[in-house]
This record gives sequence, C-alpha cells and structure tokens, in this order.
Amino acid sequence: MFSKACEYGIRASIFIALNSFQDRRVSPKEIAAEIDSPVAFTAKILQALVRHNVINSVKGAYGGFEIEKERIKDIKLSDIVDAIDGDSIYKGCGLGLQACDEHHPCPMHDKFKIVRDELRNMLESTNLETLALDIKEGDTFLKR
Amino acid sequence: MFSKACEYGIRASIFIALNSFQDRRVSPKEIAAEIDSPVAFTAKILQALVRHNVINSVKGAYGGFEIEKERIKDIKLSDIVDAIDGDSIYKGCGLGLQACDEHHPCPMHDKFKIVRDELRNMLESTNLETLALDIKEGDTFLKR
DNA sequence: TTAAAATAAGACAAATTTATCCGAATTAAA
DNA sequence: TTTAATTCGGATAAATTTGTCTTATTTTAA
Ligand code: FES
Ligand code: FES
Repeated sequence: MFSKACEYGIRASIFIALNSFQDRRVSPKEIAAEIDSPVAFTAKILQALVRHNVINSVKGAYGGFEIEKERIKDIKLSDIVDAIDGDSIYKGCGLGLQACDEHHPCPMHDKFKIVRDELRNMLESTNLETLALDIKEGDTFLKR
Repeated sequence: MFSKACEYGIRASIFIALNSFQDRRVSPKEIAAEIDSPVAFTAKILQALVRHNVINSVKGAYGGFEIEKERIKDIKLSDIVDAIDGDSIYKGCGLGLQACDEHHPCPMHDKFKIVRDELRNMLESTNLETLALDIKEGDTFLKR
C-alpha cells in the first residue's frame, strides 16, 4: 500500500509528536530504535519531512527533530503520505492508466474510486495528535 | 497501490476474457498492444497467471491465451491480485509492522482496517465478466 | 516427417527503491 | 574560540521490480 519510506515516515512522525508533547527533541538514532527501522534511511526520510514542513529540525548540540506542540493536531496522515509518496494513491488510476479520468474510465474506475476516496478521507481525517495519544495510553504500538 | 505486474495482469485478463467470449485465443503480442504494456514482461505475467490457474494457455500453432467461457464470471479481481501481488494488501499492516495483529495493533489499525476490508470486499465481489462487458459496451477502456 | 507458429523458461539488463557511509555545515556549551 | 554534538547532503551500494532477449518445447498443418 505505502512505500517503506512512507511507513517509516509515519511511524517516525508519531514518535516525534509523542516526544514533542514533553518538549523532548529526538535523534534519528533514537527514532530508528523506537520504530525498528534502518537509522541512515530513516534520517533521509526525516530530512524529506523537514523539507516538506511536516516536522522541524534543530541542528547542532542539543538539537534533534521536533514538532511544534500546537501543530501536532493539525498534521494529518495525508500530509506525510503526500510528502513522501506523492498523490498518486489519492488520484491515480487503479489499473495504472496514465491518469484517472471520469470521461475515459478504466473498468475498475467506478468501484475503485469509492475505496480510493475512502482511503483519502481516512488519511485526511486522522491527525498526529490522535495517533500519539493512543500510543501514550498503551493501546497501540510502533513496532513488533 | 498495485504493482505494475498486477496492473498489467488485470488488464490482460480482462482483454483475454473479452476475446474468450468469442472463442478467440490471443497472443502476448496482441494483448500487449491492446493494453499498452511491454510485450515480454506481459508474457512473463501471463505465465504466472497460467501457473495460478487464472487463465489457460495453448501451446503451438493456433495456440494462445484463453479463459473457459463458463469460468469468466467466477474469476474475481482478488484471484488475479492474489496470484501476482500476494495477500499483503488484504492482510498486511498499514504501517508496515511484520503482521497486522488485533491484539497488538499499530496506531492506524482501527481506521486502516476499515479501508483495507472495503478494498478486499471490492476485489472479491468484482468478476471478470462484469469488467469485460463494460468494455464491450464501450463504457470503459483498457488504455490511454 | 517436416516446417511453422506458438508458449515456457531462464539468463540478462535497466530502473527504482531501500539502505549505508562519510564529510560538510551548524549550533550550543565550555 | 574551541570542541563536541548534531543535522544535511551527496556518493555509493544492495535489493527489488520492471523489462528484454534468446533458446527450448509443444502443437498443428502441410
Ligand atoms: S480511470 Fe482507472 S481508476 Fe479512474
Ligand atoms: S496492526 Fe497495523 S493495520 Fe493492523
């Protein structure tokens, strides 16, 4: 469904949010350990998220990755997916035609669109705050 | 969403079904031209579909790929996806954890499961006959 | 029986994704 | 101002997916 990069990106963002609630910055090393991902690759993905203004980075000693507390509830899963995998999962044709086109639909179009729209709606209506709080409560997990 | 191989496989299967209604066997060359895909790669995918008993092949002169007429309505999109991409799209964790586990869910689990189940339901309730007939009516298209 | 037409199979190549490594740039504290 | 702790950026490598090619095998018709 999502690329590995995107999966790591979402998991990392949730962990960063969790720590930002407590004003803690986290390093790629700490993140990778917590979400069970390759450190260097994870660092690359974090850089991409910074470029797309999903998370913030602070260089130098005592630096790390963080998200401004007030923004955590405004960051949607779709923002992360968009930043890493682009919008093809929302807009692309399910059968791989160059573009999904209502006026020249593929055989799957009518039925696929419904699922695709529901996926988009799910990603757009889920924010980092909700996800991070579930972890905090111990209801959900980022690895294993 | 699906791999290229899977997209080609679905499009090819629909085209084969369309022709099998008229007792015509089709070659990889003809299929690739009709669904706008690389011939040799498409041939590889057809072989996989034959191995998984989704389509039939007849070797030698006057041979080609076909589907028994009576089976066309019984072949579901999910059969093709299963054969080529496996079942991770139906069963896998949306965040990439080793397995989706109700008892140890990832933060996306509750919401993701709904979309994933709807996707599976859509693929399992759509058969080749329906898809091929839409094409025949000129309502849908396999390329461009 | 032979020739032609077709799929099967495997080796190879290219492109993309995933992953690693290292040096440069930045920052805060000592 | 120096040093240590960081992220940033680019080069490289490994793995997977996508795509090509060539030869073998099978089948029908002449
Ligand atoms: S044209 Fe294929 S999903 Fe819309
Ligand atoms: S555990 Fe992640 S989707 Fe079920």
